[in-house]
Amino acid sequence: MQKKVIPELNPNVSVDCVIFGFDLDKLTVLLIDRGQQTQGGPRLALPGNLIYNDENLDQAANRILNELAGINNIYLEQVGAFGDPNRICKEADKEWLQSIRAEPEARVITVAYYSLVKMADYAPRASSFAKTAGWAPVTQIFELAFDHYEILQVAKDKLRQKIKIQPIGFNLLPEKFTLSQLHKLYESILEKPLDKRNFRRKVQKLGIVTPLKEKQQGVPHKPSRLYKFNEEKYEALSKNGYDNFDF
Amino acid sequence: MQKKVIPELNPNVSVDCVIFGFDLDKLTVLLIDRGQQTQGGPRLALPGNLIYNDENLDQAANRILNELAGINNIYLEQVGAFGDPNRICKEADKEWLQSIRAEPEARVITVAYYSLVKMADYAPRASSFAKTAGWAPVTQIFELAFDHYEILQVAKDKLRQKIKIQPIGFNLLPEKFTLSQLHKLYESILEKPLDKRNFRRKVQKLGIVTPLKEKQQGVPHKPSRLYKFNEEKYEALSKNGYDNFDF
DNA sequence: TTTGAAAGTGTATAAATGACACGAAGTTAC
DNA sequence: GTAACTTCGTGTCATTTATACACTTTCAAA
Repeated sequence: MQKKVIPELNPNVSVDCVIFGFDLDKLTVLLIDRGQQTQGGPRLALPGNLIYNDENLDQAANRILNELAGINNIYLEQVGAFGDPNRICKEADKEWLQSIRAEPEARVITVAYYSLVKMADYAPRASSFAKTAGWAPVTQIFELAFDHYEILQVAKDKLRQKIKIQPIGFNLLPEKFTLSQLHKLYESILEKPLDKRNFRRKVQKLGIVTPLKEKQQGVPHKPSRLYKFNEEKYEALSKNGYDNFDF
Repeated sequence: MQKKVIPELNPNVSVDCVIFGFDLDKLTVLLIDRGQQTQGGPRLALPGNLIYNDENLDQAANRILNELAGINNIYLEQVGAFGDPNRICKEADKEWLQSIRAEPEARVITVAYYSLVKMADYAPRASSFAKTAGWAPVTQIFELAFDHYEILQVAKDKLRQKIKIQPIGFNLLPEKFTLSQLHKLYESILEKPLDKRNFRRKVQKLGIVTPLKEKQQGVPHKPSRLYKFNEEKYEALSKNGYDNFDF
């Protein structure tokens, strides 16, 4: 006695995505603008929506990113599940749900994901209920819809943990980059200054970057050497992690 | 126009708990036995069940642990959300759900938690739909209900990550313990041998253990000195982590 | 009293970390 | 064209940390 399963939205489970980018100077995150609510309240939100009953969570995240920001098929890592019964408490959020959901009062648990992408590859386009989508520097975000601000903080923590175990940057930087840019990337994720010389030494010893013969052009100061990632070394370290610190 | 919210089970979201213990020799995990199904298939499962709509996820986990194993109010960390549409695929699992759920066919996303407890403090008692509850060595578990085996593996990974950043043992060992027991605990979590002398040196330099004047009794060999945890140092390291490796 | 079994201890080598300052190479403004 | 500005790029030393490794001690049991 099987029920026939018709693909349908699950009213109780959503997915939200924290997509990090890097503008060569600071860490940014992709947000959608849901427009002004009559109640006021935050306009900006993480891209996210309810899942369908026939898709798994990763698939849902990728579908939603596509629908809301035109981003396709990227690798996502889970941040965690957020299920406070009061996570939908702001009036502006309730008003907004009235306009987009069939069951706006339903209890919703959300599963958050994060990812790192090259900003240049994903000029986000508005669509669906996102009036616009765009990149905002993480340091300039102070409130978001629902519990999205909290989710962002947890995602930043996860990223900060990850950076200690795996190399980061391949998915955030253009193909050719300078060590200063990589340095700034690490500083903006870790939110603290790192010694320039020690940073360079470490990166080079790890062997994840290869110097090119080219140099930066059009900068009003000494041009920097360009590097690319050494994919084999980078991959190896991504898989195995920095295996330091085995207790 | 508020709907009145009557506390009710959410048919789409469950919580499962991976409770680790340590029998002074190997890592164990708390499982419930749901009894023989007519279809055969695994009898053992992680303690877990659907959540209520008026409780958050952590509360749900604690409630369920209490109901299924008589464990109260412990600190839990999230493993992640598991939402494959086919995670309920074994015939034995479907049969079991028929017997305990109002909507046995519903799509269920589960949020997994893990925790570390002193086995002696929680002689698990059977109750609710758990015929019995008990501790099983993690190395002797080869299949479980639903996707619980996969959840267990991910929980083990999380624990292995955690141990590199924070001290572990306070919640797993009795008040007085030997360094060999702590050593074995680390080896069973990391699943590899650690050099005895280096381990002892490191633990003692961290300052998380304090030697007692007492020694082990009734062992058929040289008795070991007993230690207790230095709570301040342990707490400090739990909060701040081993701040090594700031890139 | 011998045997077995785990406890407990030290050193030397190699590697990683962290702190620190200045000349070089370009552009821009005058 | 020269001075001023900005970022690039580099090395050393002291300290700490990691790793590899073997033998004596202490107790209970046979």
